[in-house]
Amino acid sequence: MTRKTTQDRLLDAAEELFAVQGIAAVSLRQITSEAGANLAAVHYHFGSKRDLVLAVFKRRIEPINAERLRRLDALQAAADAPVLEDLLRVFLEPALAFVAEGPRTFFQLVGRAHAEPDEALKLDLMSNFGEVARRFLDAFCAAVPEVARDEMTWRLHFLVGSMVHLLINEVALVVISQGDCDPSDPTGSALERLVAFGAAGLRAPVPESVR
Amino acid sequence: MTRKTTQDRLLDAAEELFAVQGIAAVSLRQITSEAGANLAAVHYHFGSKRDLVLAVFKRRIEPINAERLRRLDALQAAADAPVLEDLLRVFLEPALAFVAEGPRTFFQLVGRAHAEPDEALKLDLMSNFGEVARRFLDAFCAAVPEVARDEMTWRLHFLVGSMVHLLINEVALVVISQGDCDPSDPTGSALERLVAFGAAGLRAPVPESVR
DNA sequence: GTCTATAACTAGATAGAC
DNA sequence: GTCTATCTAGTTATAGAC
Repeated sequence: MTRKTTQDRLLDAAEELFAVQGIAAVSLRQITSEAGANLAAVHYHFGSKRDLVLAVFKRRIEPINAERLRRLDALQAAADAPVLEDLLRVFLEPALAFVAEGPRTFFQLVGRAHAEPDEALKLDLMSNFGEVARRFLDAFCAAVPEVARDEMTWRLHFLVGSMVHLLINEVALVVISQGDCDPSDPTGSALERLVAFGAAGLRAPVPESVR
Repeated sequence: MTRKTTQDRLLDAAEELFAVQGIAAVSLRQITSEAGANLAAVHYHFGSKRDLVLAVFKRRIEPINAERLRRLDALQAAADAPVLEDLLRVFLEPALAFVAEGPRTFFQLVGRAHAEPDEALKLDLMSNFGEVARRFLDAFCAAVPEVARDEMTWRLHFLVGSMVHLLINEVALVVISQGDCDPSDPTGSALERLVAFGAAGLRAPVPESVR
């Protein structure tokens, strides 16, 4: 087994540290020290801290959106208009499942990235999400023909908000439940709970006031 | 008209800058310069940057939660079990309305705070949200008796996620809609859209798998 | 590719004059 | 309460040896 390259070790260390402490709070010294590399290695391999941040996101996000599309293809091959709940699982699971399997920390980081002030970073993050959003919007609209596409777009936005919040804010759930909910199993019950909540939300009758 | 105190000017400047650039990215020098105050004034009035941050949040959050409870009292005085949609408006509006009336930036900041790595700050932020959450959970459960309280707690969590996401991520909505949605009117149509989405989600049948 | 050394700068915090 | 001046410690980034 060959040892990981310096580049990979830097990406691993940065991902972990960014997730725990937030991007701005982590210094290159912490990253290189954690990765067992030299301070100058970041600039040699990535050019700057900002480019390292972009590389950290790119490495994970592309496979996940690819997985979403792959599963969506499979679902649509099996049935012309898949039911909404199945579509939601296909959309949410590649994200939530990763929390359990892979580096759990990365999804805290994705959540954090959504709140970053750096608009260019967010746009970059969503560079290949545009395709995913379009495909899923089409499928949601086919599954719920009573809801117009622009209304469905708002609802997808709300859904993404619920998902992101679930990924970062364990604390909030503990506080509002006063200890009754265990948020540490987001792959298990949380997925099904969010599917039920989201499906009902996407199917909701469109109110008069916004028609 | 008396001029605002240095304390207030510092709070105003910090709020604005934190909202636009993120908390970690703003220096005390920027804040004091914007407020027309001296660098040392922050330490004199607040003690440290962290204490200034806490003061910025405290000034706004307490009145909003108070308003939520005041309206909830009024609603419950008029009807024993108010309908879910009215409860949602009472919960969401004091937050969303502020975006239009008051300092619009503050709610970007609230959104950002939800993604902060500083757990102590988040707990402090939610110090008086516990009471609000309990009261609204009771009311939601009374309006939708089929859903158990712990399930309703998860759903309130999802709802808060949608609300927060709406407050910070205008960019995301523009990207996924490819320009079809105008996110710049969060008080108007967005409130009613989110009420419809959230009400349906809170009322969703509880799936077998989580019962 | 990896290292040391250091440049160039910025941060939060504080002492002490007024 | 407000100022200047400064301390200490941290940051990113780079030049140049190996």
